[in-house]
Amino acid sequence: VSPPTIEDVARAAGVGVGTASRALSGRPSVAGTTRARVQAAALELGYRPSPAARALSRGRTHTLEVVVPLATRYYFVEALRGIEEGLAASEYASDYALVIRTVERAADRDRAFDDRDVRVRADGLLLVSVPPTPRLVTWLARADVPAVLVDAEHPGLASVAVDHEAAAAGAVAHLVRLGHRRIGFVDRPREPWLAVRAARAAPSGPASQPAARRRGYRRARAAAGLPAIPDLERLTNYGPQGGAAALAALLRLPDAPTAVFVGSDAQALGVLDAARRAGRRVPEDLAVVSYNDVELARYLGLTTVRVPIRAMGRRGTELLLARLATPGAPPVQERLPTRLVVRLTSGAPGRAAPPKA
Amino acid sequence: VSPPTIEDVARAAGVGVGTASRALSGRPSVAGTTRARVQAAALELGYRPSPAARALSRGRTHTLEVVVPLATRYYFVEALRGIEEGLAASEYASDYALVIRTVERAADRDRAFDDRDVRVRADGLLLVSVPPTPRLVTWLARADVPAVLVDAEHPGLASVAVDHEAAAAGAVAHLVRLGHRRIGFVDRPREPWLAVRAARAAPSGPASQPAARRRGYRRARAAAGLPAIPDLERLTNYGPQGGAAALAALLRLPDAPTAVFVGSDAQALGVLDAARRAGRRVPEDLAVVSYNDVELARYLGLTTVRVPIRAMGRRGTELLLARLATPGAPPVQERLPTRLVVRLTSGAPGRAAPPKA
DNA sequence: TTGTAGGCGTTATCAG
DNA sequence: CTGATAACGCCTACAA
Repeated sequence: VSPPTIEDVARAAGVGVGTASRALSGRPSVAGTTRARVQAAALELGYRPSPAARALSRGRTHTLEVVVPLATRYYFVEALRGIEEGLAASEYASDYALVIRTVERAADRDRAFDDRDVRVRADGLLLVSVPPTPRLVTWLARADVPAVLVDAEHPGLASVAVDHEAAAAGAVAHLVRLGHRRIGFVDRPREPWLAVRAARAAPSGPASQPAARRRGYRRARAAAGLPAIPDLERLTNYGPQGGAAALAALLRLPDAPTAVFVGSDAQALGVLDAARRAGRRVPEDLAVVSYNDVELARYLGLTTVRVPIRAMGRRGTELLLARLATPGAPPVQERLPTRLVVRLTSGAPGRAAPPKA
Repeated sequence: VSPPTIEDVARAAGVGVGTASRALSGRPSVAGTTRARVQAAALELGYRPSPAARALSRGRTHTLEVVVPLATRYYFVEALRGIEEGLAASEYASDYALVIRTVERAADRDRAFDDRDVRVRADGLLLVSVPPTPRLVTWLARADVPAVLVDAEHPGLASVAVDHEAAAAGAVAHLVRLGHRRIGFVDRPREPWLAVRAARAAPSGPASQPAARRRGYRRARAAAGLPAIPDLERLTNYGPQGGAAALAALLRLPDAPTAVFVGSDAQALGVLDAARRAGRRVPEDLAVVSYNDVELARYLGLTTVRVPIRAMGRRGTELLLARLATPGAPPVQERLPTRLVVRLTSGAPGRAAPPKA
C-alpha cells in the first residue's frame, strides 16, 4: 500500500533504476522506446517522485521562501501577486514552490531567522518590507541562500526598493504648492515586528516606512521654510480608528492644520470620517493626501502616493531567479519610481467631478 | 565550506551520530551532560539540520499546503489569517511551514493536482474555496494526504463551509420585507479556475458561490410569490466595473428594479457608483445588499452578508491538525453561520445616521 | 546511556 | 545507451 518508488517503476518497465530516473527526468541519453516504456509504467503505477528524496539528492529544493508582514493587508497581497507574476513570467524554470512565512510580532521574526528553526530549506529568499537588522544580515551571510529584499535596502544585499522619503516629501510639497502652511502628519509607529529586542538599536537602524515618511515630511517643510512643529506629527495605530483619533487630536490644536499627510490609505479612511464628523469639508476645509494607493483609494477620491509594491515583488522575483541561475552574479540594487496620484481630497485645481468607476 | 552535518557535530562533541541526533531532537534517553556538550558543539559549528534529509528519513515534511484562488483578494488574505491563527493556537505542534499555491486559471488548478507536478509533498492539504471536481476527489483519495475543504463541501471529505444559498436567500428576503418586489441580482460568472476542461461538467457539479447565491435568490423570490425574471439576473465581471455595467443594464429595463442583491462587495462598489451617476439615490431610489462584508463595507454603509471566512480558515486548520494527530479519525463536516449586517444601503427602518468609524 | 549500521527515494558516477 | 552502486543527511532499531 505504500506509494510506488522509482524502483517499482524500473522493475515494471524492465529497466534499471538509473535508466528509469533518466527517462523520467527528461535526460537526453535514453532510447525513445525505453523512455516510452518507463513513462507508461510510471503512469500505470501512479508514480509520484518524492520531493524530499529529490531535494536530498539534488541539493536543491526548488522552493522559494517569502517572508512578509501580514499586517498591511493589501500591500501584502499585492506583493505576493507580483511575486507570482515574476515566477510565471520568468524565462527560467518557474515552477518553484512558494513557502510563505508571515511575521507579525518580533518573536516571529526572530524565529524566522533562528538557525534551530528547521523548515523547508529554500533555494532562495524574498524578504518583503522586512528591513534587515544586523542580526538578519549576519544570518543571511551564514546561510548563504540567495536573498532579495523587496521594499527594503541594505548595503551589499540585492534589493528592489522605493524612496519613501522622497515620495513623502513630494506629497507634502504638493500640499505646499496648493497654498497650505499648517500641514499635519499622521502615521503609525514603528511596526511591532521591527521591534528590536534589546535597546541597542542602531541610531540609524533599519529604515522603517514611517520613519522615512517623517523624514520626507520634515524635509518638505524645511524646503518650504516651515519650522518643525512636533504637535503636528501624530503617530497612531494602523487602521481607520487610529487615523480618526489622530485627526481629532489635530483639530483640537489652537492652530488646527488645513491639510494632512497620512502615511497609509487605511488611516486616511479614518481621517476622512473624523473630518466629516467634525463638520470639516474635504478638501475645502481640510486637504488630505495619503500613501500606498490601495484599490479603494480611487473610489474615495483619495489623493495618494502610488507605491508600486506589486511591481517590486515581481522585479524582486526576477532578480532572485536570475541570481539562482547565475550564482556568481553580484547583488543588484534597484529603485522603482513612485507617483503622486492626484484625486479629490487634496483639492487640486481643475478637478471637481466625483470619482469615476 | 559545505555546511556542517550532524556527523561534524557528533565528532566535535566526541559522540556518535546516533547520540547527537537524539540529543538535538530532544529525545529523553540522553545524559544531561552529553546533551549539553552536543548542543554546544552544534551551536559552535552553526549546525542546521537538513529539512530534506529529515523529511526523507521521517517520512513527514512538517509542511501544510494551502490551495487558494487569489482572485478574491480580501477573502484570500482573511482565510490565510485564519489559517495562521489556527496554526498558532493549536494544541499540537504548530510550527508547520505553509506552502501556498494560488490557482487563478483552470490550468493552475490542473497543474496543482497533477501527479507529475512535484513540489513539496505536504503532510496535509487545505483547499480554500476550491470546490472539488471529480478529478480532484480521486486525486485526493490516491494521494492519501489528509485534506480539509474550507468554504467548500463534498461527501466524504472533511470540510468547514457556509450555506451560501441560505445566506443569499436571507439577504433577498430582507429586501422583500422592506417592501421591494422588483429585485435585481448581480453576480460574477463561474470562476475561471473552476472551468471544466471538457464540456462534460456534471449538471449538479461542484457548487460555485455564484451558483449557490443565485439559487438562494430564486428561492427567496419564490417564497415571496415572485416569478423568475431572467432579465433581472446579471452575471458580469468581478470587480466594480462589472457591477457598474450590470446596474446600468438593469436601470435600462422598462421595469427597472428598486433593489439589487449583489454577490460581492467589490461589485457593489460599482453598483453604488453607477447608481449615483444615474441620479438614483441609495437607498431611497435603490436599495443595495451585497455579500462578504469586507473591511471597507462598513465605511460605505453597505448592507451585506457577513461570511466568516477567517473563522473558516482557522477552524479548517484545527480540523486538519487534529486529523494529522489522529490518523484514524473520520472526516468531520462543519458549517458556520452567516449573518446579514444591516447598514445604510438597504434602507432599513430606523437607520439614518452616516456610518461610524 | 551510547555507538553502529541499515534504510528513506533519488540522482550521479562509472563501468559495461 | 544502460545497469549497478555510491552518495545525499538524518533517524531509528539493534546491540553493546
